[in-house]
Amino acid sequence: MVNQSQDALKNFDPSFLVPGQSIDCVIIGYNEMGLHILVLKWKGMAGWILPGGFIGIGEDMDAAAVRVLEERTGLKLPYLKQFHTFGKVDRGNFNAELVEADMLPGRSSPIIQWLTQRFITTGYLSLVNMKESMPTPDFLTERCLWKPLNDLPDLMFDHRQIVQTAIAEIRNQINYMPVGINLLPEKFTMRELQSLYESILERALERSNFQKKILRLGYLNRHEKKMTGEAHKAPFLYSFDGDKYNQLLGQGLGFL
Amino acid sequence: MVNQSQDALKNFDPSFLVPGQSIDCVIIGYNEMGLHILVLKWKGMAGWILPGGFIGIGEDMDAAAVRVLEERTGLKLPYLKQFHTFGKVDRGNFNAELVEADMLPGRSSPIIQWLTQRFITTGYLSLVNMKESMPTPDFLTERCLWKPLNDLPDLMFDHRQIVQTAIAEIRNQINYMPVGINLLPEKFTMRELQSLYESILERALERSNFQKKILRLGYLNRHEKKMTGEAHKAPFLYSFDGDKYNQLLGQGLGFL
DNA sequence: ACAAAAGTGTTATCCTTACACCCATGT
DNA sequence: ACATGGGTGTAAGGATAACACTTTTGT
Repeated sequence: MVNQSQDALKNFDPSFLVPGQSIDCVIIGYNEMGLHILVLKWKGMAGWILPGGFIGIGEDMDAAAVRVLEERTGLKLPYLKQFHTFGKVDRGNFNAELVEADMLPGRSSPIIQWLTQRFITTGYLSLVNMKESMPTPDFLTERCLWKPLNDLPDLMFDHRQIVQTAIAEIRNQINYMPVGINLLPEKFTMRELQSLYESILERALERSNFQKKILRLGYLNRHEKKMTGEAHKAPFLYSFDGDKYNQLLGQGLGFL
Repeated sequence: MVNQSQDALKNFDPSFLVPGQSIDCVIIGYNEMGLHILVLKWKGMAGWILPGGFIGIGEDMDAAAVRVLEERTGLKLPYLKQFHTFGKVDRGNFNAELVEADMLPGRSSPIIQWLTQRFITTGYLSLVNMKESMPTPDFLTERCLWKPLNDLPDLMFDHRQIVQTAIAEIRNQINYMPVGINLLPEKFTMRELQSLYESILERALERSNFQKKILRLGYLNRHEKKMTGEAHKAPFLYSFDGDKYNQLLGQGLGFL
């Protein structure tokens, strides 16, 4: 593992990459504990970062984002959307921290030369099913895992701001983004769908009105009841009617 | 003029610019004929382009956009907002067209070297008062002027798509963008404000309901009547109450 | 029987929409 | 007086929000 990593570092060849331009992915998952973000921890460094990468010569920027996402999660064809490009000079460079951390071989190595240039980064947000994802570290990272949005560790550079911008985007665009169909399992209860919306909007919704509104939109299929063994009425399970869902998504699933 | 231009071309020094990254501005104005876009025509070339530029080493990307806008319009502190980054490999390169047009000195000149690299461009949209703007060509451009959005000339590269993306953004975000206060003159009639909204939304709005809705929001000051000399009731002139307007803008000027 | 949560119903209120009506202006 | 467009009023319909009521489940 260490050898493999060292080899990768020595063999790092930036000559096929677009210089100065990176992408960072805010990969969002959801479970009963709330929204989660996929983060990486760099070897030998204190802070965590978002999964990111660079753009190949001859590679579309969007394709690079798809590639990064697949490499880190194993998921293909995810929901992925560019949301903002961060172009400040002082985004918190690699320079000081990386070199001081003595994590990488020699100041003059190609990878140090590469990493310490100024980067303009484009943020992508992705909505994925946490349980189907397979978080996978790359050669520079020690760990790769889901962290709750409400209890994120310290992130390096401006990555905290990138996350906040992504969350603001999803909140503003909630009626035009396929949050339910991407973040929930195949079958779910109405309560689970409501909790998802409440997690994103960060406010309580009225239960009975939520139920009626969603059902009136008509993109849910009702299935058998879910017998939880608890002492109350069993809720129905629902699934999305993909066609109707996507059709309605285009004109907005009016909410507030 | 020619000498000055040739000097500028010879003296072009890209060593203080961020390579591979450009910005393009969709500068939007409005008059009684509808929405307009500021476009440039390159010397010796058929197509028009959007005002754009590059980012200085040590210059924030947003600052570069402010600089470009001021250089082309003379306007300081405009409304300016990043809306999308275009990262396809094939955005329509300079390569073929520019060299064939024989517009620039020699294939190996610094400026040709610079222009024919792959660029990822970030689009900014700006809302300005057409009558206060002073369209100003730069050393590479022959003309710089306002063209009606409904009758744009052919644009080079992917600039048509950039404009369309910008217009889609303003249409989607109309309730959260200061369109009225930036696109209209100091004083205006209710009909003029309505026509502006109709131009952006590309659909008719009901006159009396528009009036009541706007007035209910309470950010307009009513002034004297505008006597046009026409044979009907004279409309009031209005102006924006900047404080209330900006305050309401934050939470959206609910429309549809 | 009881508690708890799911599902449905009811009501008041607000916003939108469509259209009617009067008002001011110049011919 | 008349045509024209500005300004205001009104009534129907739809959406929302708050809360009441009924149903189902396991103890």
